[in-house]
Amino acid sequence: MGIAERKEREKEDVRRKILEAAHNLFETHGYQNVTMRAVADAIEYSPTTIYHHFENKDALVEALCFADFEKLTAAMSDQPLPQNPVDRIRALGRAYSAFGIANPNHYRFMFMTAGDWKKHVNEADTPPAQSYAFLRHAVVEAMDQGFFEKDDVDLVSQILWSGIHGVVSLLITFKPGQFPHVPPRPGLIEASMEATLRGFLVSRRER
Amino acid sequence: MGIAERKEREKEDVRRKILEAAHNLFETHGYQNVTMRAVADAIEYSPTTIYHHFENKDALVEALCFADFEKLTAAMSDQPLPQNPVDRIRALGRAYSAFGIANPNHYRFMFMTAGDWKKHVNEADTPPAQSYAFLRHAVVEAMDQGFFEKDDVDLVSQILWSGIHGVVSLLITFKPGQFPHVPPRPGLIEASMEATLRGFLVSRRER
DNA sequence: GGTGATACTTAACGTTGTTAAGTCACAGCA
DNA sequence: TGCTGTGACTTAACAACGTTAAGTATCACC
Repeated sequence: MGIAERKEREKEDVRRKILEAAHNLFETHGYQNVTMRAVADAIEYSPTTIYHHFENKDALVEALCFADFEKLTAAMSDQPLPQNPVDRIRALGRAYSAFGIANPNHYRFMFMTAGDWKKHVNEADTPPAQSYAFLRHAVVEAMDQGFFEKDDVDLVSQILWSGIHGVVSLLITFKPGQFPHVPPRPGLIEASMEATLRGFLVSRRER
Repeated sequence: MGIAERKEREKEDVRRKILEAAHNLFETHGYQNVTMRAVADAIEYSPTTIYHHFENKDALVEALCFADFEKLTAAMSDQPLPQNPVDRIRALGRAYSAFGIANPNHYRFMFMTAGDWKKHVNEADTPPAQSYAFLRHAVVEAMDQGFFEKDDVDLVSQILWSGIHGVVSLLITFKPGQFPHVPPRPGLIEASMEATLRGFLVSRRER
């Protein structure tokens, strides 16, 4: 039964080609400015072919983003993260923001665009829920080990997430010369993270 | 010369009608889902008429957002704001987030969409620069009066802004049931603001 | 050599933002 | 009063978009 497998492989190959071409095009031109025809041209297939592999444009971008997000969660869990939960939150934040800055158009679709596909985002095994779980786990430990004051775990996690998301999304939206009044200050990401963390740390007597 | 003025007034009237219809349509259906033809239908003119008043769709939405943003800055400066700079930052944050939650589609266009029109955003008299100036001024006072540690004023202002923006944009993007793992916690906006403020307050010995 | 499935293409549909060309009312001048 | 020009508005079209119905070609299998 090697034939069916070869066909399967060939089909998967086209699918991969589509994702690859779409990845490059979306990343350089942005989701809105890339047409299905352009993706089709890039892989030298007809536009209709894409619809045999993906339901529609949104489904294509969703697959693309989920694939890229899996890269992030993989990079997060592969490398040995700091044992200290607060340092781990820092490391997670840095990985998260680096991903956003490096893939602004994918980040925009994942976290800055309302979409029906987000309905499934809170199911435990989706990439976004997974990376949230990383953060949440670190927060739990930070509280258990006395670094953070005991509080609503999800509230604190959401505040930390929204803090870093705020910086990343502003940097993506406003190019350096377009910030109101003053360009983004160097070190904004780190400083924002530190400020938010300071607000939660229980050991405020030092310094 | 009353005739020319009447004509001027009539033209301004149509312009206002367009803005009004567009405001309602954009707000309920979102920027992407409202067509120029729909706006034209709503005011019972041909689509082409809109192009005699606005260069294109983006220019229309921009005018719309600037108008709404002026409402925000007006509401900010009209009401007597707290003298205490930290309380004033709280009040500004509340007004800002209330605006975003009440006008998600305009907020999205202003702060979550990259656009060439943002080139002019850092000129001093544009609405976004004005409202940033409000915040910045409060930060300056908070430092002068010893509430905040002395630091880079714009860095601190940008952190405060991005903090509240992070929460607002997440709430706009993810509907309550679509948050990863857990819906947004009640009081998230207030708690986020307080956490960030705590990170800057110099009087950390209390509590 | 015929048959059926499967991957892909051609050609079109309806919508979109936008614009060139034309119409029509009416103020201003003779 | 009748002509004329200006400017607001419309008609009709353009190219490009996402998407799909119908058709073609390839090839494993009987």
